[in-house]
Amino acid sequence: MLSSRFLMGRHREDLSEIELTALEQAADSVTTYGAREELVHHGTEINHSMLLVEGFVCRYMDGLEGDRQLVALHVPGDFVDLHGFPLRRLDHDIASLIEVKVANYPHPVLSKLIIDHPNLGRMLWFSTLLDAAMHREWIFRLGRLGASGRVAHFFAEIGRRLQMVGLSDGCNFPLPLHQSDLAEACGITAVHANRVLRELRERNIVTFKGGHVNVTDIRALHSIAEFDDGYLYPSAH
Amino acid sequence: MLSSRFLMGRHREDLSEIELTALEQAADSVTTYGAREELVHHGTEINHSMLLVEGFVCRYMDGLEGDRQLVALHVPGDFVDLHGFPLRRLDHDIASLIEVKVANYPHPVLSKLIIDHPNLGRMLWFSTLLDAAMHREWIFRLGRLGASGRVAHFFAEIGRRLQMVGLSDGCNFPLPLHQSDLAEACGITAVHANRVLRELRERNIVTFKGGHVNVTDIRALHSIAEFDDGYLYPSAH
DNA sequence: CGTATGATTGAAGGGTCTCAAAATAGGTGG
DNA sequence: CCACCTATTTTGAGACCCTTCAATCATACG
Repeated sequence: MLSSRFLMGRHREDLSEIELTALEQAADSVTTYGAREELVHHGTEINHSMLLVEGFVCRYMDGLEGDRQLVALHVPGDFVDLHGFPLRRLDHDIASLIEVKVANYPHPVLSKLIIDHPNLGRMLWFSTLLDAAMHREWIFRLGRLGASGRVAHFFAEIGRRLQMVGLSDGCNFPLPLHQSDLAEACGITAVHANRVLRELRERNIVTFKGGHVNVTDIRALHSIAEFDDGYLYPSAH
Repeated sequence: MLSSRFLMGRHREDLSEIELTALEQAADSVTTYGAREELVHHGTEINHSMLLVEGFVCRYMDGLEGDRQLVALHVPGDFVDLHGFPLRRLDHDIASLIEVKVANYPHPVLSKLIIDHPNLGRMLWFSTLLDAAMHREWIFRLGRLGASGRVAHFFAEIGRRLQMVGLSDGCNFPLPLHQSDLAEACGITAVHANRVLRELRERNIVTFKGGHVNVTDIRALHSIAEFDDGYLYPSAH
């Protein structure tokens, strides 16, 4: 099922069988993209939105001197550009990190879906606000944490999110990024990201190698990241 | 009219007279808060959302050591916690900066409003995504710009937003913040914010004194801020 | 086996922070 | 209207974190 991970661990249970079926059937096609492909270019009008079924996708903005800032990272079950439905065009770019599979939801179909199923409409809205909540936490991370806190927080968040969709235990998970990507997510240089990773490794907190994260001391990780998963709005609390 | 500034300059023209009237009548009361009052505490379940009619409001998150990070600043015409409608509880705090007037929209009324007026519903959704777009730009600002760029960008954004709701020409506007608040918005210390303000003043770019911003060289301001207003989704482009 | 890409390390410089003090502004009571 | 008190702004000096630039090492791939 294409949408089986949508809102998994995030109040998916608030959706009825009828609504889940309607959502599943609203996808008109599935597309596969290769690694490091641009899925959406900023400014372009879009007429469909994509649900990530498999793989990892990131959103980013470019500065004047070729410097790049990641503003979001998406895991399976996330809509990557549902905000493009009300916004019509995006203010940033979207690209795949590895080979990905996405389900396409035409905007006219979404319009009808929302009118026919108001509660589903509100949950779609809710899912875009989860992105906003993560944006806020990223603002906090960049504004208040040092380099190691930022990296630790990033790992903690992705681990928890993968756990919510059943793809990790929260400590062991794939993360197909280069160190330079991690740096672009954390607002630091690639060189310093490397030094931070060494520090975290030597303190036996977390290792990141070959696109795979292994958390060995999650208490310490959460502590230096000042991490609390409340902003992810998990179902249980 | 309470909602006369809602989406002003941001495709408000996509709303019909009927929809505008319905929105205006959905407010069940108006509340006045004093300066520096907490309007919403994170974690609390909320059952209404507030449209800012007059004054300035900020949203923020607190770190472990009493350090605070602003994640949003609101001007008249903004819903300050419409995201609380789908989210039910907030992940951050909201407080007034000066005396403010807000219009209250009970969530049950919003539910009905959206079912009766799907297009209005989509514009309400749209307005929460504008916040998300600003969040992303703040991430970029914190991740990629130095201290003076961050401060310049903050001034540029608020000026442009006040201009869109008819409260400024973009160069001259009230901004009731202390330098320490500005610092908390830009992820720097209050001491350094002071030095940055001196630098911007001495370069004849912008002055900030007594809660008032005066931009003297908007080209230079936008340049060092790498500012482009596209992410604010203005009506005209 | 050679080449390209990414990871790792070193050294030096710069931007921002911390700590501390002084100056200014705003508000209050005499 | 002045004197006082408090909050805020301003300035200085030193330390630290991170960046920059450069080189070396490891790894994957043709």
